[in-house]
This record gives sequence, structure tokens and C-alpha cells, in this order.
Amino acid sequence: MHWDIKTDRPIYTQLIEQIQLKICSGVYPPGSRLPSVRDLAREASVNPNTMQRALAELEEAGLLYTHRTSGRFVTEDTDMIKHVKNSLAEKHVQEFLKKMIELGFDSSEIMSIISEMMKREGDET
Amino acid sequence: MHWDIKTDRPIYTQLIEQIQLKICSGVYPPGSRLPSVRDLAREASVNPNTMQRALAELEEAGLLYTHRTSGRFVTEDTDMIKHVKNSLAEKHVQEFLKKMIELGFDSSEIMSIISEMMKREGDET
DNA sequence: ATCATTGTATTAGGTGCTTAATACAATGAT
DNA sequence: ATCATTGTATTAAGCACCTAATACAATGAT
Repeated sequence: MHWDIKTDRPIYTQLIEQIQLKICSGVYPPGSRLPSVRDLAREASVNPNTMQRALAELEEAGLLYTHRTSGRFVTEDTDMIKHVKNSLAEKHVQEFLKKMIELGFDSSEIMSIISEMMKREGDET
Repeated sequence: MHWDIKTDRPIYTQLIEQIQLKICSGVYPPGSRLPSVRDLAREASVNPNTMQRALAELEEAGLLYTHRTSGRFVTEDTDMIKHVKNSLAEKHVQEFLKKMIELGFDSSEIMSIISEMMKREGDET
């Protein structure tokens, strides 16, 4: 699995986001067991304490649960996962629109820029 | 002027982004004089050192220049400003599309979500 | 000439994040 | 019963960022 950690924000927040993403996109399916804290930390090249912190917050949010000594598991509440996925999508759209409007682009300009850049994205195959 | 500083990222990077935005959107027009470091720091409720750091980086990037004791000014190079504006827009679109695709949305879904949320944005007048 | 204002530099201290090195209790496998 | 593995907790150190408190040289206004 790929972990993309940058230096411009706290690592533990990036871990939260990326684990959340793996859950929402099905890389970690509902009910499945996650690798151990130590293994995940090794994968992501971070300290186990940092990974533990991210996992603890995801557990508090309800996306994960723990069986004390057998490991951590993804929630089986698929409705919750869908809800998180939609919330993230909405957040991304809102933040994106805010930035573009602040820059001075109007709705039609935004739409055309996006569709233009989508074409270019599709080229890479 | 509004300054929106959060705690999840270094303050000086947020200052850079927001000053850059004010330049690109015309709040600080080409050739105009900026408030003094101390005044800007007071406006944004940050330490003068932190504001100074942000301004120094924008100066290194060429968006600002300094007359040693009379103040800082926005570049008169309007082409450069346009270029920065377009680069920012491209970056925002790419980051946005990346996030949405990672979440599992395809092109047509993305377009419809955006146009749907644009309607709702337009309501607030 | 004097003085307030400009950008700039320096020092010290505090805070949050990260890492490293341990340690411990609980459990599943042998 | 023993042992490796699980999550969890603790302590110490280092680092980047931020603030506070100064200080100084250069310039424009008076």
C-alpha cells in the first residue's frame, strides 16, 4: 500500500486522512482486519506512536474498533462509511469552489476549466 | 481586510497564500503599497516576525519588492500576476480531481456534484 | 537637525509534533 | 504452560514554528 506523507502538515492528520480514504474506497473493506500498529507504522515509515495516534482518533470517530489483543477492524456499518465518503466529497467540492471563487473565477469558467483538465487527465493510458 | 488563520498548518504559509490571493484577485493592485510589516501583523493577529517571513518569501518569488525604508510594493508585472493566478487555479483543480477520483467518483459524477453544489452556493444573496 | 517610520536582525522562551526506547497486560497459538 | 503478538502507556530528546522583546540602519517628513 502507498503512503504519501508530506512535511507541510502534521503526519498524524495525514495518516487519518489516508486511512479514512482506504476505508471509503474499499481498500480496507468493512469488517476487515487492519495490519498491526507496528506494521502500519513500518509501511508508512513513521513512528508507531504517530500511527497509534491516528488510529485512536479513527476509532473515536467510529470507523474502527479494537479487539484488545487480536487487532483492529474496520466498522461493518456500511451506511456510516458511505456517509463519510459523501461528507468528504462535499467538503472537497466546497473548499475547491471557495478557492476558485476567491481567485475570481465564475461558475461557467470553473466548469470549463475542469472539463478541459479532465480531458488531459484521461490521456495517461 | 480579513485574515483566516487556522492551526493545522504553519501560519507563515497561510499568510503567503492569503497575500498571494489578495494580489491575484486585485485587493492589492499592481504597484500599490502594502501596509507596513507591523500593521499587517496587527491586522492578521500574528507576530511581526512571522509576517516578515511570509513577505520575504513573496519577495523572493518576485511578487513583491521593497524600497528599504518607504515600504513594500506589489510588482507591476501584470503578466506575472496572471501567470500566478492561472497556476494556482490549475493546482486547485488538479488537487480536487485527484481527491475525488481517489474517493471513487468518475468524471460525470464529479461534474454533476459540482453543478449541484453551485446552485446551492448561489442561494446566499 | 530631529524624529517617527520603514525593513531587518537577534535572542530567548514556549508549544506541538515526531522519534526512539522501553515497558506492560491481554490473548491466541503452540 | 509458554511465547509471540496485540494494543497501549511512558519518558526523554530533538526539531520547527511562533511569540515577545529588543535593537539598528536608512529614509521621509517636520
